[in-house]
Formats: sequence, C-alpha cells, structure tokens
Amino acid sequence: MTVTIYDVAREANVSMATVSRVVNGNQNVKPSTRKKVLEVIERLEYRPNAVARGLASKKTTTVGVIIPDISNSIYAEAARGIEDIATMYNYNIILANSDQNEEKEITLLDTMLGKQVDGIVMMSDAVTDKLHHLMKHAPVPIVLAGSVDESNDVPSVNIDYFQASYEAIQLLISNGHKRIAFLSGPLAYTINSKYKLAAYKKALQDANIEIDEQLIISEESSYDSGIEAWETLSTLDNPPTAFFAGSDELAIGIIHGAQDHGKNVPDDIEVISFENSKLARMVRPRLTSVAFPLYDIGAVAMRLLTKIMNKENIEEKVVILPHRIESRQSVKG
Amino acid sequence: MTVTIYDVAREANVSMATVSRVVNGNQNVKPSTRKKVLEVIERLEYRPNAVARGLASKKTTTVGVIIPDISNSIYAEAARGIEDIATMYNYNIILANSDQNEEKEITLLDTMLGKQVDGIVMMSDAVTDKLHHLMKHAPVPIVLAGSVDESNDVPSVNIDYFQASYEAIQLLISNGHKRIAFLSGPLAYTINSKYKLAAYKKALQDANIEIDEQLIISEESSYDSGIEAWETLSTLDNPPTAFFAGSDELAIGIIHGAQDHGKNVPDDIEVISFENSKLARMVRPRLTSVAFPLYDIGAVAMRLLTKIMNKENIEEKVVILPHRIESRQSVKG
DNA sequence: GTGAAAGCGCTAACAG
DNA sequence: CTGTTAGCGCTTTCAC
Repeated sequence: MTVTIYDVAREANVSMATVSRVVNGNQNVKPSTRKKVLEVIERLEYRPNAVARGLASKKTTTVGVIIPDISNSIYAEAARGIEDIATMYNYNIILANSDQNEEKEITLLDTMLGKQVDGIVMMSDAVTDKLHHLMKHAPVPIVLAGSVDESNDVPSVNIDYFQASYEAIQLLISNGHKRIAFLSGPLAYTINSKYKLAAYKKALQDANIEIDEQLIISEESSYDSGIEAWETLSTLDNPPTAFFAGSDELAIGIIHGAQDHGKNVPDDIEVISFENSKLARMVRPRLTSVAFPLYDIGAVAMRLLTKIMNKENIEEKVVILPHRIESRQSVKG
Repeated sequence: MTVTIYDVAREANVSMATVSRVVNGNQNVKPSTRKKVLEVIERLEYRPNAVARGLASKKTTTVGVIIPDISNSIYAEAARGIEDIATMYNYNIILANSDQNEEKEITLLDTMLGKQVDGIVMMSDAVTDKLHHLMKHAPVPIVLAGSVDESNDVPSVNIDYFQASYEAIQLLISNGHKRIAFLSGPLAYTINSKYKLAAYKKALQDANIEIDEQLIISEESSYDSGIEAWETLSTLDNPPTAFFAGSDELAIGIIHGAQDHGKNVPDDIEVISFENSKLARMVRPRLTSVAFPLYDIGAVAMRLLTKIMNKENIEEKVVILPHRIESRQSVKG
C-alpha cells in the first residue's frame, strides 16, 4: 500500500541500505546508482517514514514548545521566533498551551518527552521547584524563553527585567512625578514580583520617594484590568500622576480609563508600558514602552537549543538580550 | 539506559503484552497483575515511547496544523481553538507557519505527512489547484479552517463571508451613505475577492449606488495600510463617508488616519470592520464589526477532523458557522 | 561502493 | 487472562 524503502530498493535493484544512504545524502554512493535510486523514489512517490526513522535513529527532528497561551500576542510573537529558527534548522515544532498551570506544564513535558522530542523550549511565568527539577533531569535539553529560573542553572534567554523596569520608573521620576502607580500581572509570576516590582521600589527609594502600597496593583494583565485600575486609583485622595504598566494592554486600559473621564495623556497623566507590541503604535497617544523583544527571545532560545542538541560548546547558558525604551507620546520629552 | 516495556515486563514477571495492555488500559488484565505492573512502571519511571508505538500502531496521535502566521492574532486565535480541541481528544499538534506561500504549504504538507500525522488542519487564504489536489489525495484527512475551497469537496469550516459582508455594507447604506469605500487585504485571497468584494458590489448595486473603482483598495491587511488608505481616499474629489474594512487593523488605521486629521468617527465618517478581535474594544470609538469567530472555527475544524479520523459519519463536510454584527461606536445607531 | 542483518520499542494477532 | 511471535519502516554496524 504505502511505499517503503524496501519497495524502492527492489525496484532499483539495490539494497535498502543504499536507498537509505541516498535518502540521507550519504556520499558513499556511486553517482549512477544514486541517480537510479532517485528516479525510482520519484516514480514511486516514496516518502520516508519519519516515525520509523525516529525509532531507528533516536532522533525525531521535532522539538516541543510549551507556552502559556498562543492566543496572547506576547507568546505568539515568541512562538514565531521559535518556529522560524526551528524551520531554519530543519526541526518541526509540537506546540502546546499550558495556561500557566503547573499541572498542565508537567503533563505536557511528560507527553512531549514520550513523543521523543529532541529538545524543548518552554515559557513559564513561574518556574516552580518541581518544574525546575523535571527540567534538570529531562533526557533532552530544555531551554527557557522569556522566563526566569532563579537558580540560573537551566539554559534561558531573557532581558534584564530589573534594569529595564528601573529605567522606566526613572524616566517617570525624571519627569517630576512623585506619585507613580505600579501595575502588573500576578505577583506570583517571578518577573512581576522579583524584577518589575522590585525595580519600582528601588527606583522610588533611590529618589527618596515614599512607597505607597495603594499605588501598587497586581491583577490580570488585561485591558479591562487597566481600566479598572484607573478607576480605583483615580479616586484616591492623592491619585497618581504617572503609571508604570506591565503590559501594553494594561497601559491602554489606563489611558482609555483616563481619557473616557476627560483626562489628557500625557498632559494630565503619563504612562509607560512594558512590552512594545504592535499595539503600542495603534493607540492615541502612542505608547512609550520598554521594548520586550519576544520574537528575538524565542529565536535565540531556539538557536541555543539547537546548539545544545548538537552538543556544541555554549559560551553562556543564561543569555540576556539588550533592551531599550521606545519613546513615543504617552510620556513627555 | 532508558527503560523499555521489556524492562518492566521482566521486573513484573509478566510478558510485554501484558504491560502493553495495562499501559493501554485494556480491560483484559487481572486487577492484581495490573497493580503489580503499575507499581513497577512507577518504580522504574517507565515512559512509553510514542515513536515506537506510532510505528507499530500506525497512529501518532498528533495532527499537523498549517497556518499563515502565528504572530497574527487572527490565526493565533484559531490555533488556540484547534489546540484546545486537539488536547481534549488527546492529540498533540505540530504547528507550522506557511506565510501564505504555496511552496511552503506544499513542503509543510509533505513533511507532516512524512511525520505520519493522523490528520491536518490547514488555513490557507488561497487554495490553489495544486493544493487542492494534494489535499484530495493525502493519505490522511485534511480539513480547512477559515479557508475556502471553491470546489467544496474538501472538509472545511467557515462562516458565510458573502452574506456577512453584504449585511455590513447594507448597514452603512441604511445609514444613508452613498460613498462607501471598500478596503481589504490582497484580492488574490479568495475570501477577499469572491466574497467580501463581491458582496460589496452586490449590495451597492442592489441599492442603486454606482460602483466607483477608486473607492476599492486592496493592500496588505495592516494598520499602516489603513492609514495610507485614508490618506489617499480623503484627498479624492468626492471622498467616501463610510468604510468597510476587511480587518480590525485596517479599520483602526482608517480611524486614526481620520482622527489625526481632525475628523470625528462616527460623526464625519463611519467605519465597520470584519474581524471583531479584542482590538475592537481597545480603540476609541470602539469598532462596530462583523464577528469572525476564529476560535470557534478552529475548534470546530479540529472537532470535524477527529470525527473523520475516527471514521464517524459526518453529516456535512462543509460547515458554515453563524455570524453576527457586533454593534459598537464606529457606526451610528 | 554496496549488501546483510540486527535491532529501535511497541502493538497486534493468535494461541492457549 | 496471559504469553509468543511477528512485524511496523528505517538506521546502522559490520563484512565484503
């Protein structure tokens, strides 16, 4: 029924070993027999069975990708970076959503390992001990993308979240603000608590600005949360005049909340976000934002993974990409 | 090194067949031996090798997903729908981007078939004859999601693009507009030319409004194209007063183009889009839009695929999901 | 430069 | 209820 390597061997009057050689580009084949085999392959429409190949060679040329949610542009962007590089190196990708649920993450790791992927790229906002342990003991390499593992002993690629956030807050401070609100997704996520929030506090302290817990809001990282946050913050006795938002959606929510109440951005309030997705240009005023290079992070993570899978020497398992602040109109100057 | 079914068979003093049975949940195993086997599996940390299983059973429980670009929210949304249902039915997904390039699409189909996927969900804005032929002759079922194949003989799930577009144009007409612009992505894409544009022309004709080719713009479906389109259209002698935009980004581009030039939406111009992504709520004015239920399309397509893979009886291979118009503020009334 | 043969780890009859 | 035995389609020594 389906044509196998054996069929083409028979038709070409050679052994399966020879067919295998030409299929795999092995040079030890006389040009004339290679040609003959190729013809038969074409004629029979032979397509190598990657599963059989995988079983025999113990390599599947597919890598697993576990991300929180592909419908979230942040992760979709990273996924594209991962896939592009994977394709470049001839790997395919098994993609799965974890919804940032540890149990799912563990199950997914398990089923991917069962499928004999050659490696895994993972994005997780909270690398728990259990996860960390699994990653350390997995039979194939795993690299984290845009996700921090505090022990720093698993390969990963990120930007310097603390420094980037610090700079963002500083920008607001340098514009004269004393009442700066901090808005982020769940503090259960390492990046939010250990980096963004920590940087916020540090920057304020360094500028001798008192930290007001009322100005710190941790919610879902969505547009609606941004609107809500504005509602609650704007009714404070001493409301904030500037906002640091952990994502573009959050920032847009704040801006719209303010605008819907007649405020002007950036004249009345200023806001800086942390993401710089294409959304940032699609609002008025356009968002000033810390650029979080998700595509690059995905691409570099995948590239790193290929190196590890090839057992190449890695200079540095923990890579930190450069960041920058994209100045637009939601912050003055 | 890695523990196999044979190892657990030996340790549990049973045959591999029995281990296979318990692993696969076959009921023909005495509870006591099942328990024994399960213990050994746990102790040895045995993990079934899906590749070997796939080779032996000719089923991989993975399906291929070919989409134009995962970093585009349209497709990402659909991908999420596909993946959710795939997970529900215990399938994994091999995801790849085609960039809407026929050659890549063909290559991807080939490598996925080589990897022995059990089925494929494909999104393609232009199902060429070649593609159609490949799909018809593939060894596993393929279903199209949000993509039309005009011959209608390959399984697919869509909405009624013509009718939906017609209604959108009608809404604009009923608001008194005579100069209505049509904006879409490439007319090389079936949906744009054969449905959206066709509906536009029909609706205008039915209302005895003359069709002005100057008002028809087909460009990339991006925010910037929307802005550009506004620039060129607004300088016409008799500029349009209403716009039908093929996507949310296009619509937002038009709106911002207009607003940046002091126009008010919807007082000066009205615009309706075709998509209704979450972006629609994240602009001012909020977008009135034809709802294109991408998640559902993906989910239903995947569900359909599972049915075909299971050789269940399918009522209708070509499914049309209902659509609706979400009224917000970019169109009056 | 080419072939023979032994698996890779598992499923699936077929016996018993 | 359980074991035996063939493969699944290909890669990979090891000979020749």
